[in-house]
Amino acid sequence: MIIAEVCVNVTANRVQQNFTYLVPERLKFLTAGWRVIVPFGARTYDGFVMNVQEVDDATEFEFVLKAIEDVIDDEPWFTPEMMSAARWLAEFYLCPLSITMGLFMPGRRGKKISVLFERVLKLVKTFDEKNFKKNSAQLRVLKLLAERGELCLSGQKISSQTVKALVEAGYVAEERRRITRDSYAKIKSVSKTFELTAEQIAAIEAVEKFLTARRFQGFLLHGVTGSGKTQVYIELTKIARQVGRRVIILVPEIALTGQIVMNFKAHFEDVAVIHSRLSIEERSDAFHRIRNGEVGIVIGARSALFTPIENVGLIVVDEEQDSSYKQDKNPPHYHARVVAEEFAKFYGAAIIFGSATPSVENFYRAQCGELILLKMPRRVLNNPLPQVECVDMRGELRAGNKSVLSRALLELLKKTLAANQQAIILLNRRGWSTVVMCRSCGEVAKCPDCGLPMTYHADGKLRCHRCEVEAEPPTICPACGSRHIKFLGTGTEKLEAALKLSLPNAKILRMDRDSTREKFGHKKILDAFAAHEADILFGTQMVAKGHDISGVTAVGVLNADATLSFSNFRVAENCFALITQAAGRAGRADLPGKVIVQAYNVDAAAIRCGCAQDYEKFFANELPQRREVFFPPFCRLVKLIFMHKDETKAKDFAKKIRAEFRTAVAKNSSVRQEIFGPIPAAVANFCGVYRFVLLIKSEDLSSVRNFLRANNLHKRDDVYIDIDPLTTD
DNA sequence: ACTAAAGAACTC
DNA sequence: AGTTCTTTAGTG
Repeated sequence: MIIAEVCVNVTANRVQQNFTYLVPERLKFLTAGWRVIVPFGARTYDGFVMNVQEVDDATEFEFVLKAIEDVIDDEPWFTPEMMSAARWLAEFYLCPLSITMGLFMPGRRGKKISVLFERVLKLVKTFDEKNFKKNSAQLRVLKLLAERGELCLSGQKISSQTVKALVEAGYVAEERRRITRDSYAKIKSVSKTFELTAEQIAAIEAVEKFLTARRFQGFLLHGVTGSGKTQVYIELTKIARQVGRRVIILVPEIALTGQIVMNFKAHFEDVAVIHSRLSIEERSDAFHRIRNGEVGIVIGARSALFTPIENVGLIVVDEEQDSSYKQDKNPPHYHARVVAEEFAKFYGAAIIFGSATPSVENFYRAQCGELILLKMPRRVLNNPLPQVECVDMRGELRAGNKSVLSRALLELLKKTLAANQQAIILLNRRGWSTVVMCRSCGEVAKCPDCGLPMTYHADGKLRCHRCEVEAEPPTICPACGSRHIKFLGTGTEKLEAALKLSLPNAKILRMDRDSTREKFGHKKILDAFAAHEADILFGTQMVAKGHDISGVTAVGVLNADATLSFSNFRVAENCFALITQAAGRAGRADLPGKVIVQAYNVDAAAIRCGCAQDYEKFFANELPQRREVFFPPFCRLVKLIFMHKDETKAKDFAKKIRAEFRTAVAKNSSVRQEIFGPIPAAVANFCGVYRFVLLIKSEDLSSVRNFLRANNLHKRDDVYIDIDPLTTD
């Protein structure tokens, strides 16, 4: 008899093993990779066949085998590569295989997704016009066919009788052809070809060797803003395609796919776009094209890693420092940077991490020789880097300027508008006021669910930016009854009002999460700005990312040091990166750029180095500090959050695990391993559930993983495991 | 002594 | 996850 190992698609941490099913006679064609329907307990689920084998009829099992009920698709869904990748992910991130297998499907549930067809007519026999004098409709179709070779029926106003008659008379053949839904199909290509710089050529040659040798190697492409990194990706993609291999291009955010797709479509036809905001149907069609080998280049956000692509020769991780590569919301909490590298090893592919402001982790690895460092310190066409000035906002206050705009920035904006050039202003907080506070007792309006201070919006509502909870702003303080409620801090909406007041004639465009809600909202705003329909584009960090608009000569960064007050070991790195990325939007074409950075703490290293746009100086300053406090890149982090309605239960269990770790792991280890906590999580109480954090720092991730597994922490629903977390609370 | 609620075990 | 069996807490 034939039996199958099936990974049942129940998303529960406790179910971490596969189940054995009988393969009925009518499904004996089943192989590993098929999606099936199986009975499981009292219900039926979708499941994934991981293995099929023939066993002796007399083989006995400890349980009564049930039979697989049906198949979902008409071919195996998972390739062997997808299955081994899913196995690796489940092992690395300690989560059920069903969840990592789910990454490789267009939707969470395994189900058949509708397929669209079109009816296409082809001319198969020559015709004589004289024979169709009475049948003008038929003649019209034949003439169209003679002209175009083939004809798609939809929208052509051709009756089915006409078609039927022509087919029966043997003039025309009809076929069904699958249509691909692709909202990026209409994107126009833009080709900006410059002569390659010496540095670009050097970078391309360095990677090319490994592409042709089909050997794994990691590269860090450290190129300043405007140094032409995309062109390097394109040239290397050409080489990879020439040697018959496929390419994956990752960008950190969905909104950045459009820009890079435009660039690539100028050189390549066989591009597919994958990200989570595509409809399931569209993603399914992209999967189909990739599976069929119609696609040589997959571009997209982190989920673009999880397609049926084969024979990959090059993976690009653009803006590799970006924290959006980390999946934070639902498990597996993977980091696309880590996963991409593992996949590259598997394929014997080259992987390029590209950035103007590399992650400290990867720059350190480049210093150690683990990654090959490729430097592009100059902009294309010898364009100069923008000139950056830092303004101390304490000085502005002393001089009596209470506006959010410093005098220097206002001056720069006026000059820019007078010269009919464009400006970008970055303020990384959306909404109107960032804090609503009682002036009598200091009470701050906080989210009832998670405790984060709520933001006041121009529509008169308080909103929590973490969980989207809405509330009415208080008129009297709920704590002390005072009427002195103040709206403090500046968000993009208040900035909008300030700009309208100071520059009444300027045409301005706001870009933040609120103004980009609709599909392609991003693109609409950027397109309008690129067409110079507005003078000033202002908003949250999305204004600083990835676009290339030649009319921009001025950039302002407001509250540049706002994030530095957070207690996160990465704040300096993120602050430096944001300033540098924002500054890099200025002066990308032939006009020179000017940048004003506004801050209170102007002496912070991240601000000084950011204004100097000096990455290596920043890195040289940051690295010893990381070594001192034993943080990445000197260790790996694992964050555990213990959740329970009972505060002491959560805390006590965490303490027990801490003690266990210290006796079982830290003491017997030859490398440095430490555990801290329990401390209340950043969201200390979410909807009535208390949350405590244990933080593990280790030079040996696999021993930590073994420890977690030995204690069955991965099978619990009240423990959240995060390998390589972004934050430590 | 009885019932409701929380926990644990199980699913091929 | 959803279901069922087992243990514990709560009640008068």
